[in-house]
Amino acid sequence: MNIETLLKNKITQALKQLGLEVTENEVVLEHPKDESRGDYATNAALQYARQIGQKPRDFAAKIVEQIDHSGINKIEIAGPGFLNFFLDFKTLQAIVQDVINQDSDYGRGLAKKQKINVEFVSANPTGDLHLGHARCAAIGDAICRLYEFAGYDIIREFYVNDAGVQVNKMGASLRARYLNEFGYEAKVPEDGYHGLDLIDIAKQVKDIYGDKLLNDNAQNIEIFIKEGIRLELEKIKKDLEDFRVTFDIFSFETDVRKDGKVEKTLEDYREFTYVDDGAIYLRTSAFLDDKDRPVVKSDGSYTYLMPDITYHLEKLSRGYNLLVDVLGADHHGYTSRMRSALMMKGYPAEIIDFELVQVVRLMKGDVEVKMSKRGGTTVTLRELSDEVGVDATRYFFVARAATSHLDFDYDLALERSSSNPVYYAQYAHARLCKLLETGSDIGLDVSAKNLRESSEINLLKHLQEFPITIESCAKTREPYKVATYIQKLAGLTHSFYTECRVIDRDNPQLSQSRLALCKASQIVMRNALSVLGVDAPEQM
RNA sequence: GCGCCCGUAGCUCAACUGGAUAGAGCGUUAGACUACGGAUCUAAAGGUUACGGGUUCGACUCCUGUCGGGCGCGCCA
Repeated sequence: MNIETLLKNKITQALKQLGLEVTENEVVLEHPKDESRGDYATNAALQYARQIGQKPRDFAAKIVEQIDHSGINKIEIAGPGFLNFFLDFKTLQAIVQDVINQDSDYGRGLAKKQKINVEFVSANPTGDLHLGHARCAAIGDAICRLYEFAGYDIIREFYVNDAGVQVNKMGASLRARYLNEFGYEAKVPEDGYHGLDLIDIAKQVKDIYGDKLLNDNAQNIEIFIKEGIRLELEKIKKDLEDFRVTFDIFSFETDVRKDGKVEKTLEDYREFTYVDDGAIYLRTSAFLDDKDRPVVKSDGSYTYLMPDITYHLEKLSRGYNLLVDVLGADHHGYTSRMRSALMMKGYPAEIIDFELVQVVRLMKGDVEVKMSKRGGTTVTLRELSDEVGVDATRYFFVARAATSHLDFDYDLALERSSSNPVYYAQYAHARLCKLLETGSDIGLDVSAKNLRESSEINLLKHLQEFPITIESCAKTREPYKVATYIQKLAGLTHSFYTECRVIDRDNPQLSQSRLALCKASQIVMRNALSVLGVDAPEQM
C-alpha cells in the first residue's frame, strides 16, 4: 500500500475513535513545500472540529493521541490546527524496492474493466494536417496512453468524412491539378482546396491512370474523389504514425450511409422529429440544446448531424462504457446536440464526454498569422515533426491544459526547440542511465537503507506519488499534470545529482543505496514520459 | 444580443478542485566543477491573481456585477 493511503487510513481510524465517520476520500492530504512542515499534512482537525464542538487545536491534539504512530517519526500541530507528519526514513526508503520490483508496471493502475472509445483528429481527408490537428493528436493520444496505463481498455478511432460537399470540392481541385500535369489550363475552384499537397497527389494519380482521366465525366470525377481520399488518408496516416499516433479503427462516413442505416435511424427518431418549412428538425431543445436542429434539409439531403448520430449509435452498439470525442473548441456548440440525440435513445448524459481542445493561434512575434493553406501560412504536422521534432512538439502541446488558449510562434519554436523543457527531463533520464552504467559493477542495494539527505528524501517522496498522480490525471483526463510531475521529477533528479556523489568507490554501501535510487528514478521517469508518448533516451 | 472558454511575474503556463508565505520554465542579473555528462546546479530581481462587491475561520479557486480577449449562435461541417 502506498504511503498516502496508509496515512489516510490512520487518520480515518483516529477520527472514528473520536466519534466521526469519515471516508478516506474525504481526508485531504497535502505535500507541504516547506520541509519544516513535514512530509505530509492534513487539515482534518480544521475541517471537523466544528462538527464536534471543539477548538481546532484541541481537536488536533486528540487526533494525535489516537493515531497509530507506526512508520511515523513524529506528528506536529501547527498554525490554526494543521497536522504535520514526519515519516521514518525506513518508510520512505521502502519506495525504492517497490519501484524496482514493479519496473515498467510501477504506476500502472489495476484493470478497470471499462472499455472507452476515444475519437480524435478525425480530419477531413482533403489536405495536410495542420497545427490544430497536431494539438488534438498529441492530447488525444496522451489521453489514450494515460487511460491505458491507468488500467482502462482503450480503442482509438478516427472518423473519415468521405462523403458530402467537401470531398466533392477536393475532387474538383484534384482534377484541376491533374489537368495541370498535362499542361492544360485549369484552375482550382475558388472554394476548393488550394493546398500544394494536391499537386503531389495529382502526380500519383497520373502515374496510376496515365491520361485516361482527361475527359470531364461523372465516372472520372468519381475516380478523382476516390483516389484523392485514399491518397490523402494514406498521407495523414503516415504523418500521424511518424508523430507516434496510431488508430485501431478508421470509420468511414460512406459506410455509415450504406444499407439504409441513416434512414433507419431517422425512422427510429420519429417521435423526436417534426417538419418545418420542408426540412426535418430534431427536438434537441427538449434535452440539453437551446434550439432544435435540422437533420434533413428541404432538398431531402442530410445535414452533417444525421449520419453523425447514426455513427455514434453504431459506436455505442459495440459496447463501450464511455465515448470520448476530442474536438476543436470551435465545435463546442456541437456537444449538446449530440449528447441530446443520444439521450433520446435512453443513454445517460455521461455516456459521452467531449474533450474540447482550444484553438492554437499562429503567431509571428506580436502579430497573429491567419492560418490559410492558400496563403501558405499554415504550419503542417509534417513540418512540426521534421523541424521542431516529435518529442518537442508533443511535449509543447501536452504540457498545457487543453482548455488554455495558447499561442504558437513557429520561429520561436524552431529557435528554442533546444530549450524545450522536454530536454530537461530527457537529460535527467540520460544522466541516470549513465550513472547506472558507470556504476554497474558496484551493484544496487534495493533496501536503500543509507538514504537520508534531504535531496534524496525529496526524490523518494516524489517517486511514491507517481501512481496517485496517474490515477487522478486519468480520471480527469489531464495529461498536462503528468508533464508537471515530470518537470519536478527532473528537477529533483538534477538537484540530487549535484548534491550527492553517487559513485564513490571508497564508500560502496552508500553508492549501492544511491544507485538503487537512480534506478528507481530512471524507471519512473521512463514510465512517465511514455504516458505522454515521449522518448526516454539513454544518451543524448 | 445570447451561450461556451479565458484573463495570474516581461513571455508561455501551474497552483493537489476552498487551505499555511500564489509557484515552475523561458528571458534578465550574480555566483558554482583539477570527481560520476555544464543540455546542470545555487541564488536574486520580478505580483493589488483584469477591476469592484458578496459568501466564511480562510478565496486565484465558489456567487454576482463591470471591463478586455478568443470561439460559437447556418437547411456549413
